[in-house]
Amino acid sequence: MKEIGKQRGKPTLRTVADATGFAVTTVSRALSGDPKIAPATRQKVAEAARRLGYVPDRAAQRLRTGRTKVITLLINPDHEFLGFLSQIQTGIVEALRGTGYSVTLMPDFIADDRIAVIENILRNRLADGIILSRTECFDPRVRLLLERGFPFVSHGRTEFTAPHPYVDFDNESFARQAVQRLVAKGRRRLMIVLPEKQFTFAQHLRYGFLSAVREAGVDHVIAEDLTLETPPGKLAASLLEIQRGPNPPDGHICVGEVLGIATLSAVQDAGQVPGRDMDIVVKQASPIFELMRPRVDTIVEDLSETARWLGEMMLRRLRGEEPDALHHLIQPGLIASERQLAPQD
Amino acid sequence: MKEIGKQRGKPTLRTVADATGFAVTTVSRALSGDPKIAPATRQKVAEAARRLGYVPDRAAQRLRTGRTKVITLLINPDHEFLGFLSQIQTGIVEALRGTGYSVTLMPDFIADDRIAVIENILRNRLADGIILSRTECFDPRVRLLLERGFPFVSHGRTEFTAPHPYVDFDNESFARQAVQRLVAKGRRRLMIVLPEKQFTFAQHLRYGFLSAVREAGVDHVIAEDLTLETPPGKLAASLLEIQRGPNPPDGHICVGEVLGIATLSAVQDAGQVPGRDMDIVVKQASPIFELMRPRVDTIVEDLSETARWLGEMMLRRLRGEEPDALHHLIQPGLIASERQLAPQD
DNA sequence: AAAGAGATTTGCAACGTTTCAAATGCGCGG
DNA sequence: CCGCGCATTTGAAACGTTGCAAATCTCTTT
Repeated sequence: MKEIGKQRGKPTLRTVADATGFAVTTVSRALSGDPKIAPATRQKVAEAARRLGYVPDRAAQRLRTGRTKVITLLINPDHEFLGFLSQIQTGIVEALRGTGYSVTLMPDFIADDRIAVIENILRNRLADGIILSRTECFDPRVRLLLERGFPFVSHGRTEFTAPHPYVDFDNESFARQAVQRLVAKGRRRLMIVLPEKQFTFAQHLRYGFLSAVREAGVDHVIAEDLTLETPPGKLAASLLEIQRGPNPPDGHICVGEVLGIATLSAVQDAGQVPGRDMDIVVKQASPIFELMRPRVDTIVEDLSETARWLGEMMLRRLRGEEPDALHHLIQPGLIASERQLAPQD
Repeated sequence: MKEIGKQRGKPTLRTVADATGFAVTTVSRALSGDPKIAPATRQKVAEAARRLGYVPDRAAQRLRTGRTKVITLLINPDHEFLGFLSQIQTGIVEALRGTGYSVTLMPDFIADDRIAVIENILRNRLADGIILSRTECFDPRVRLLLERGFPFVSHGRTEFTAPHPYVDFDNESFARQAVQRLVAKGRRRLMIVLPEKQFTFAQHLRYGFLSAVREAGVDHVIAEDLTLETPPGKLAASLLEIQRGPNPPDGHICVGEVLGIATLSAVQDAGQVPGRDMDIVVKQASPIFELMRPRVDTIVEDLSETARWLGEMMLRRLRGEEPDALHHLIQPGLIASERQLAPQD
């Protein structure tokens, strides 16, 4: 009954080895499922490990193998959805459950040196993989990660020629559908506020919007001086001005919930009634729009599904799959948000 | 010019030692600011380390010292605020910036075995400290952590006699202020929906609400069969029923934004006009209520400040401060949300 | 019966750090 | 000039794991 362990004598490979009579190496390989180990041995070792409550020491494994069992999520507070982080993280954590991977957070604030954060992760080997969002067309973060050959998955596409794993929402299709819905309601002058143009999804939205309005032969407005990133208060004020001005749009496509609410308030402040004088389609990712009055048309972006894919892609990349196949496009509105929320009417 | 390093020959203590001519031990101590090392030496070592781009290896430090430099945040998807996780995390990450600590996420879903998650963190030494939220009066997680003497900070108080670090919002004061505002507007029958009663803040809210309505001598309703955790759709439906029923409340206190929106829609569906027929006070933590129409009265809970305190408390606890002093109560509404959002009227 | 082939198991070293105890150099009083 | 104490530096060991190469065992085969 010897105890040398420095704290609380917690079981180590050594402990299990002593208990079973095998060597430390054997125990290690038995537990890692090495086929060179006799089945009987593996059995015995597994039993002893369980009985003793042995759990491999993460720090030691990491030191030895260089693998951290950590995935870093770059987080950014500026998001067009209210529950963005919450849903994304919950989904990723779920996808990773049981794999031994854990998720760590790193800030990715635009004001900071975002490259430095990543350099730091690479240099210190702080993670085995990175998940990032708000992807730009020629995202410097993606460029760096591609150069270094470091595993990552982006939420959003880029325009680099080299393929890399990504999960994205089909914003082009979203914009088309939104236009079609408004046109079907008889709206003839549609407006959209786009994200800042360096973001890839701004291009997809613009393209989808423009081709759909042309196809439908309706008028359109793109507010070039407003973006999704404009502070909501200013957004609402500008929209109010537009709505009160000459020839205001009679259909709004809102690429996010905050913008949706801002638009709704601007329209109402301008004395118009949504659903009668004009219509709004909102990209929705949380249940709140189900509760809003007046009710507006929404198209769902399923962030939970997005996040599960992000986690899944990350795992597959870490397992060595080539990036070429690790793509997934989330389709708009396929998942009825009514699942989560019984509408009362 | 020897290179034994297994990957990319990244600099180690050994590298710096060879470069300066000192022993590894000396370099280690010089870098950690040990006073037994001659100032000149420290100088030289620091210079060389910087020049070579030396960064201590986390895994090795962790293996040797048992310290992980990691703080685990237990996350829970069920929250009464829309941007809860986002604000909390951003704040914590900010508070920890530059300290070398990183934040990892662990699920804390009610359906799961929440204790097992914590046991796992303790057993595997996965973190140096834990931050948890949605605290219950006799929270089993807190009980366990207290027993084991593991550093943690809770967002919310408990009713254990042993002191522990916490940051909390003054919900009692919030409830009182909300009542006072409604009473000042002439409302005489106030309703509140409380969180499930195992949560500590449910007690604070109840007490604040009850004592304030008694003081003011007005009527009150506590919906015993509804809670903050009720699915929003059902919440809205029940509220509609109440609002349409006999003797409906003419003042609502909404402890969260989703509930606020649900209440607003129920009231409107019942044909009443907020601000004229009745009034609503909402606990607000994101800018969205500034944009909502009709406008309702809000009292702000500053989650960013909360999070900065959580991070700060955690650091102080890890530095060895006693838990007795590590308390902070966030006061309602002190921070004008107008800072973030220019109102347009 | 010896040798060889295959199946298992094993000892040792190493990953990069910190800590302990011991060694070294230096100046100074005896 | 010797030895003592102080300031500074050092070597060795250890944290728990995995990979390599070698050792051992068990059967077959000749």
